[in-house]
Amino acid sequence: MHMDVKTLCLGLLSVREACGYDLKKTFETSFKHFFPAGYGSIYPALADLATTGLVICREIPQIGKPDRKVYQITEAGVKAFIDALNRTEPQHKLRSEFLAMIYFSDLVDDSRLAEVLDSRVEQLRETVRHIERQEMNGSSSAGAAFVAGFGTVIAKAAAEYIESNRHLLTNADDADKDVSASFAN
Amino acid sequence: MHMDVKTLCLGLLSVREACGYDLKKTFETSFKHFFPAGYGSIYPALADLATTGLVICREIPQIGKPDRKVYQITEAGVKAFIDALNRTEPQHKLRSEFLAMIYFSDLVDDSRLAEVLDSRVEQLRETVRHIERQEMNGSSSAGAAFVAGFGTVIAKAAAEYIESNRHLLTNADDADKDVSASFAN
DNA sequence: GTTGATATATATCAGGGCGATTTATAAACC
DNA sequence: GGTTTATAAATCGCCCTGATATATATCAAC
Repeated sequence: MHMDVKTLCLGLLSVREACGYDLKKTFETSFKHFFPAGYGSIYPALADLATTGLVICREIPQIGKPDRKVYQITEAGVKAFIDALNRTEPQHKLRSEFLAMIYFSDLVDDSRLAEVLDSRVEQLRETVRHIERQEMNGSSSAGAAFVAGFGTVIAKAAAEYIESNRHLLTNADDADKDVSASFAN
Repeated sequence: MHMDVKTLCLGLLSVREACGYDLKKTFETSFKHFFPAGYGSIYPALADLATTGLVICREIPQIGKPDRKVYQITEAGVKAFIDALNRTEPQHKLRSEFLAMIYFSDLVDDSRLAEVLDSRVEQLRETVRHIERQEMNGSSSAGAAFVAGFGTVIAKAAAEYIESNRHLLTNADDADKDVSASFAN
């Protein structure tokens, strides 16, 4: 068993019915920082859930827009979701090109390295803002609040670590700068 | 451009020549906590690097064991790797079934939830031990040390957050336990 | 002394996910 | 008037993951 995109769609549909587009927005607002998913995962997942009878699909024609395919969870779907929650050994996977690049940072020149570090810190700050904005809109469950708190704590810790330790990465070339800086005082 | 498994293999081969099996071990010891990779990624990556001339392959016959295919980086390979380091906007992606499950924790019973949280905390502690064990064997570059430090700091922060906030997730059913506990005193 | 586990080494395959792109239309903005 | 943003669906190639297969050798346990 896996907690894959299919299972998470099922979980969201257990809260309320939705179309693929709606689910994508929910992934963006609520899951972005720990479980991102795109249309390329969501639409096939919904099609699959429909063929296995865990959800049913109503096509609602609209004027000027594509038909809305509203997916509604079935009893079997609810059971399958509860089952997944109880039978899955949940994974937690990080795949960081950022850290991989830092690992080889002695082959990267300092200006470029500074850009990458600045950019990463800014992304982390943006993640914190994103979560806090989202939490302000209240009415989140205990689980949602826990996950949001986790996100902010980790993002802040990561940003702080980078800022506190980035000086360890600057190459010998920068010794010049430090020297001239101390002369300037 | 991506910092994918192929690029990381190239990076490791820029340090020293190796066969696929060796690279897998390096991924296990050094990259496990931020960029895991299996044989299913590594062997195809090496085959691809060889066909594009970024590495060359020598087949070394061995007695009683399969032939060792030792891959050696070429000049073009070194250039391609430096290029990748300088041209890639590095990503940093988390995919946490664990947090997804917590998000829906109101549908999980408390004993099961406790198991999942305990298990996650233990995994984080193990990650810290793994990194520290690895760092004890000294002689790591500035980049490697930075990445190791990052790993331990984040893992510790995550474990601490979980321990400090898990009480927020226990369902109302547990009120019984608390009450009986206070009566027992 | 044979069984079972671990290590060495390569390789493939199904299933899944990622990112980019396509197709339409309408509203809002500049 | 032209561009961007929003609504809505869907596909496609590439990559990755995890499992499995194939051999052989050693080493500990029973």
